[in-house]
Amino acid sequence: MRKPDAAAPGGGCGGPAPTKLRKGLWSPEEDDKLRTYMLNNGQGCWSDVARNAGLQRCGKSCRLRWINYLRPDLKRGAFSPQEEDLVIHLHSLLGNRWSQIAARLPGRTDNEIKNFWNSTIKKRLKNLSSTPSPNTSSDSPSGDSKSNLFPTFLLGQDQQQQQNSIDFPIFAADPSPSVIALDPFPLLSTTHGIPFFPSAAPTFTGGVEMGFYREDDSFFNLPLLQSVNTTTTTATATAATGGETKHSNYLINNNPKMESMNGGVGANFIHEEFSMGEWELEDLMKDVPSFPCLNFQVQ
DNA sequence: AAAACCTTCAACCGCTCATCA
DNA sequence: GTGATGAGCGGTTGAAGGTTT
Repeated sequence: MRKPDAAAPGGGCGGPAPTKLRKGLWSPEEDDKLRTYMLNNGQGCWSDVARNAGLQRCGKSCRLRWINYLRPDLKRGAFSPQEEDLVIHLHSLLGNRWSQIAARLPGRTDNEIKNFWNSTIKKRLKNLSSTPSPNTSSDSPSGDSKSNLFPTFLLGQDQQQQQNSIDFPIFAADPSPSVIALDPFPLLSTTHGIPFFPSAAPTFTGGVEMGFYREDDSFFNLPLLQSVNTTTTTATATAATGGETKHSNYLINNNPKMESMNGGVGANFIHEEFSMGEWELEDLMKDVPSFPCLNFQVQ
């Protein structure tokens, strides 16, 4: 938070600043002006919004305030366990693409998710990686989702290996070396009665196919986010434009951005930092909004 | 009670990309 | 082709409030 700066010199938002522009925290009066203007006129050029609404703010600041705070469809308050799950899953898929993640979390902003990740989740990951055996019943006797989220979802490598004789190199986007995902949606599968069935097709070169059954019995395949043997890359699609090879759900070895990963794939893959490369994000994510139990309500 | 430390999160900054003249 | 401008994004900052010592 910044303290209100009523007479900050112009600038800081790029471009010329003909008049003094306020910086820092927004006052309730400013919020009122911006909200009223936006509701009456809708979004236009942000610098026009700032000017026409009578705000001594740069357009960039107005945009941020509207998107992160004043938008009527914003949810407020703590993240629900389902949202936490989804954030973690999406981050494993997308990395720090907060806007992409936010686009799939109704009522949440990229800034909010980013803050949530950097404060809450990162801390939890750090705790997990530094605690030898955190997944004890005494840690989370109540089944509170906030406390058991990672013990069920993300396990330290040692624990993971205890539970699985095979490697599970999936969702390994997070650079944290000791973190690996097992059940991407523990809450979906535990608190909502949706069984989670990793459909076992484990190979050391390709990992396993994972997913879960929706309530209508259709199986949702979680995108496979690890390097796979070229013999399994038939899912590769050739884009119409320029014959460029694009990737749907699978990586292929001829993706130069992934070659280094392929070299180290297998048992140690979970230590590799993941890059989305040039994937078709929409292909990758197309099923995400249809997750069950994500009928968020705007408060 | 007070100081020190920690956490949260609103807001800023700098950058990239798209559009337009 | 190029420069100006605006939108949007991710990283970072820093004040407020909470917690611990």
